[in-house]
Amino acid sequence: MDKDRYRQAVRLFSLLSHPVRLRIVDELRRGEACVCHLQAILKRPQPYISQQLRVLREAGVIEGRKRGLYVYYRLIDEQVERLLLETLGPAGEPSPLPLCACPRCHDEAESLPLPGGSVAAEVR
Amino acid sequence: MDKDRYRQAVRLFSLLSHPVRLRIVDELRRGEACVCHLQAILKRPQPYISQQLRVLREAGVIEGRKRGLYVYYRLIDEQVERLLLETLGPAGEPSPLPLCACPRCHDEAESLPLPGGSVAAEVR
DNA sequence: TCGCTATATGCATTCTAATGCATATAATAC
DNA sequence: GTATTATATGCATTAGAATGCATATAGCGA
Repeated sequence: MDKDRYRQAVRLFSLLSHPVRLRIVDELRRGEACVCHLQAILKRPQPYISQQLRVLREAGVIEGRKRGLYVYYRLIDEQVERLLLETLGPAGEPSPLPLCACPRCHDEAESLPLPGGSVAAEVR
Repeated sequence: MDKDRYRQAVRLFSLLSHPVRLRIVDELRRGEACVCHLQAILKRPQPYISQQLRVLREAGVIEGRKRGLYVYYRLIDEQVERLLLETLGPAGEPSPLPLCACPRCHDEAESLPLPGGSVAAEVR
């Protein structure tokens, strides 16, 4: 059906037509980020951030990876990435904020490659 | 200000996150079309179509050209064109509908190039 | 075990956009 | 002038998304 292409496009545009969600995906295309990080950047209450993350997660645009108490989200939709490139231009540098308390942001030791492969569950 | 880039993007995505508006711009990227044509394709009341056209017109995405009783709209925003290409793929053929009564659709004589350059006012 | 922290969920309320419809405007033909 | 047709506008109503907030869940450490 041709109608599905329209439906799909409308769904995508709707997701991105929201200021907070747009800023979230723009941040995530720069690299993984935990919820507290996004919270610090966007200066919104945590439940509010989590709700928008849920919308994006259920739409299959982002994915969360649990690591202890923290959940790290990342962008997994390549079409969204292209749409952001078209409208916002190339992705900027990831924003390291002192306001964020998570290990990744605080001590750079526990940084990216995650050495001792302990459990990392998907968020669903 | 960096915030303006976000605002601008949100505005664009909002315009396209509406099923009727999306179909209108998709139709218009295939070529000029009069209101009655869009009305025939989308099977919606004329005032409703005109309202959505106004939204798109005031956002600077489309432009209307008056020709007698009829108004022919066309897409003038290239970024929107690129976003449609990304999400919907290449533009299809213009849809000639027998349901539409305007001269352009009925008798092909009065077709595209518009010979005897009579007055054509912009719609604002 | 309990307490603390990060994140998630549920739900009520508030806004804004979508929709429907009556009517206005503009151009043509008579 | 009047009548007719295409399009536009204004406005009331409705629907759905956005927001706020109380509370639930999950993991860690003592």
